[in-house]
Amino acid sequence: MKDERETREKLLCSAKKEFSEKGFMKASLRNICKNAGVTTGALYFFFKDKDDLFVSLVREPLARIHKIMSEHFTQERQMADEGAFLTQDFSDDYEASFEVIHELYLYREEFLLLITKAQGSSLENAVDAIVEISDRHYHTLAGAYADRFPGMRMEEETIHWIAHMQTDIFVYMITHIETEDEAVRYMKQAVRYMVMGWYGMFGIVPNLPEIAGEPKEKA
Amino acid sequence: MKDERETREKLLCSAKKEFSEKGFMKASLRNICKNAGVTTGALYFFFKDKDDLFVSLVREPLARIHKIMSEHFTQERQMADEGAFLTQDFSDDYEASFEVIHELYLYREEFLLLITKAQGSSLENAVDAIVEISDRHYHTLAGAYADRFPGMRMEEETIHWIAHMQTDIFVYMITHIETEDEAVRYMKQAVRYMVMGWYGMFGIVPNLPEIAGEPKEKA
Amino acid sequence: MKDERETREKLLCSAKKEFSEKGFMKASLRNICKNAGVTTGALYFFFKDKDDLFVSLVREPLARIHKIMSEHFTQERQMADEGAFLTQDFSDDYEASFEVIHELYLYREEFLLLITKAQGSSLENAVDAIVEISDRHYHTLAGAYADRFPGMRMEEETIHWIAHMQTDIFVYMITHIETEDEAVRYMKQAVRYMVMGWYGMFGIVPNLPEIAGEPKEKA
Amino acid sequence: MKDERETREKLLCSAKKEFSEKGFMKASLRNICKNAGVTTGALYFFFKDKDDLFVSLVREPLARIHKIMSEHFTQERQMADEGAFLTQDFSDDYEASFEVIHELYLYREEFLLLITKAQGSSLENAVDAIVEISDRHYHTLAGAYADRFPGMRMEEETIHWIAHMQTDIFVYMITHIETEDEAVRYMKQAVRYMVMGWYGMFGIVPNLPEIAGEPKEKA
DNA sequence: CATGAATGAGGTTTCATTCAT
DNA sequence: GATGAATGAAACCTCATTCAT
Repeated sequence: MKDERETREKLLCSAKKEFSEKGFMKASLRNICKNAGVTTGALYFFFKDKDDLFVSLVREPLARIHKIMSEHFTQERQMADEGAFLTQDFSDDYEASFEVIHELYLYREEFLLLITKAQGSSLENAVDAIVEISDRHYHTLAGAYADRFPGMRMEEETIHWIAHMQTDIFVYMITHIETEDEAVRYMKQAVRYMVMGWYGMFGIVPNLPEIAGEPKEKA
Repeated sequence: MKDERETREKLLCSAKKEFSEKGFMKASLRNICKNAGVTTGALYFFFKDKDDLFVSLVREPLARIHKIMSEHFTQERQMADEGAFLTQDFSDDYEASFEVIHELYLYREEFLLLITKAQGSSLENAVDAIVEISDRHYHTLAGAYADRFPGMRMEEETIHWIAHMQTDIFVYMITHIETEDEAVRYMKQAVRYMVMGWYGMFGIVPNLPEIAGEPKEKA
Repeated sequence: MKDERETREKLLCSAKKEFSEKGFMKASLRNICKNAGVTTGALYFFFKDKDDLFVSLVREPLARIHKIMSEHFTQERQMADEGAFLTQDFSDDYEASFEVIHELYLYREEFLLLITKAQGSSLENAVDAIVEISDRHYHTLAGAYADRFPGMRMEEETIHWIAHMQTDIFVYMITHIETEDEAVRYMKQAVRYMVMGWYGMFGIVPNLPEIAGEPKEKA
Repeated sequence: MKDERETREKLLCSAKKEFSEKGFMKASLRNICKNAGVTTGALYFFFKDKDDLFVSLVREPLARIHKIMSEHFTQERQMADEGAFLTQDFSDDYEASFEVIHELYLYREEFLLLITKAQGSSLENAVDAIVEISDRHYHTLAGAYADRFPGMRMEEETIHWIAHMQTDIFVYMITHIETEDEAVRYMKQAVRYMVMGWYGMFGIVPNLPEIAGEPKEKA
């Protein structure tokens, strides 16, 4: 039937609006149903509870980010295992960034929901979870670096901080920059900033090339 | 009387606990009163409403941060007006940072409340407000720099980003680092990181000295 | 379903009792629900709030009075426009009175609520509103009379007073007289009294006929 | 001490304002105390409870009305006992009316409180009590008339109605007419109206004289 | 005289959720 | 699939009043 899909869709749409305006906790299911032109019972046919409704809005986009991160990290670790450490132009990092950005702006509303309106839901710590994933990755990666370049041993806290800052940069981006184009420009600067800061912490002054890397065209 | 002070204090203490555990919105005034061994009416003798109770917990510490920032910013602008731009060792910045850190760790519980548990209260945007203050300050300051060093003209968005990142560094610190001592060490690194990143954005490589500046002893 | 209607009805019944006993303000919704054998939530399914519950009890009867008044007044003004002023036997006035009385006694409990128990509700001035409607009508009507009989020009305050007294007569009736039959007898006297008083104010002594007019039989 | 009196007076003043604005029930003692610049405890030194505070505002003026009525009624009954029934010009009635009016306008604010804002207090039926007093008086008086003029026997309900209407006339006056002067003019009309109506009920057409009677000058 | 802290019951309302139909 | 009545707990808050000081 067409109606099934329509009802569910209407509920999701109405929910997105309500959650965006009031946040998870203050959002009223009654309101959501009313604005969707549907009764409360209908909502509970499609969704287990308030949390499930919220999660349904952001689950898929969030999963895609996790997937991109996972792939990028796996690749980075493989390269480290193979002894290939720093590419000259950070092109891989740029590329992964642009991919993430593209995804984030494709579902910007949903990510804004997740980042700024999730308090009270089961996903209220989704951003922290991402930080933790980064954290673990950089921990592993830093181990590989340290084996090879003993001078670059990093403290746990520093790794954690890096993971945090990196995530914050994306959070800042999505909450403050409206369009993907501007976001890409911003990210180029931010990466430059971070890399410089990064090397600065080891007293190294890199030969930072002209900023390279353009986002790939997406379908 | 002793009882007066005690009741109010007990309420504040109980409230701090409840807000910390559940956040502003989910916190229950009934619970707070019960745990304080007091009736609901008593609470409303001392506090106007739930929001007032929450605000009473963080008002004073927050005001002190605002004061320190205000003084530091005023001084910075005066120096810029007098033509003194960069001190060789960033000692002023360090000093101000340490002062802020000291305050933050003196009332760490309260600031954690303010930063992570205020959603739904009138102070839910207190951190944003601080960003905005920084933003306006750096905007003014950047104008002074640009007049003197035309190459250092910054875009509005960059200024906003700097203000944000700087604030985020403190937020990260207070939420992740337990003691003032560790925080000071962290801040030294972070300032180094930021300064490097900062200059990197203009293609300048400063002669960063050994990290200097120790926090002044507080009474 | 049967239950739907029953619950709403039980609530209205219980509410009528509670409002009658305690008045709008002192009435307790908790009590109303308890006596209706229903939870508080159920009340709020059927009624927006306390005021809506009260208004729901008297809205319909009140509207019917307004309708009867409106029709009677319209007719009176039409007759005045056509030059027909005083019918010999006041039969129209009697008839309208009896119609109003019938309605008032059909829903006597509700009108008692409205007149004596509405303080604090949105209908606390319902009687004043009726006075005002009468007031405007007699103002218009008096203008027509004055055009025709210059000696009968009335002051604004007199008109206002007439409107008030007329309303008070009905208020007195419904609050003091138990049955419609007695009310009809009372009204015949009252109308006679008022008409006499009325003419007395202009120094006219009418040939008041034997009291005529009997209430029409209602279906 | 001066302060004693002042505090009590300030409380009464503040209470009058609050009761006038919100009515007895909605009035808040807290508010009254706050506006009087006094604490709750102080109020309870001077007044037993909320009701006592309200009653204290209107007790004295109300007592004076009761006294005037009582004296007038006593005199009327004495005259009836002595066989003197109708004075030619109703001058006694006029005189008593003007006396009452004078009193009512001397404490108009208090009477407005009593008439329109007393719901919920022990004086919420003060007007009804006055009606009842009138009622009993006219009942007695009517008995005397009926003994003498058998045609003028009145029904209980008619007497009750007369008592009511007479009271309503004063209620209307005080709630709608601003000054004593206007009230006196109004009362002359109203008495004429009532007397005419009154005789009309018995089929008598009196020789109503030119309206006589002027209020006595009060100190 | 007056303070002001504290009581404790009660108020209306909102909410996510369930379930018989 | 969807309705909508009903639950029941809990929410914040206000109030008149009391009493030790």
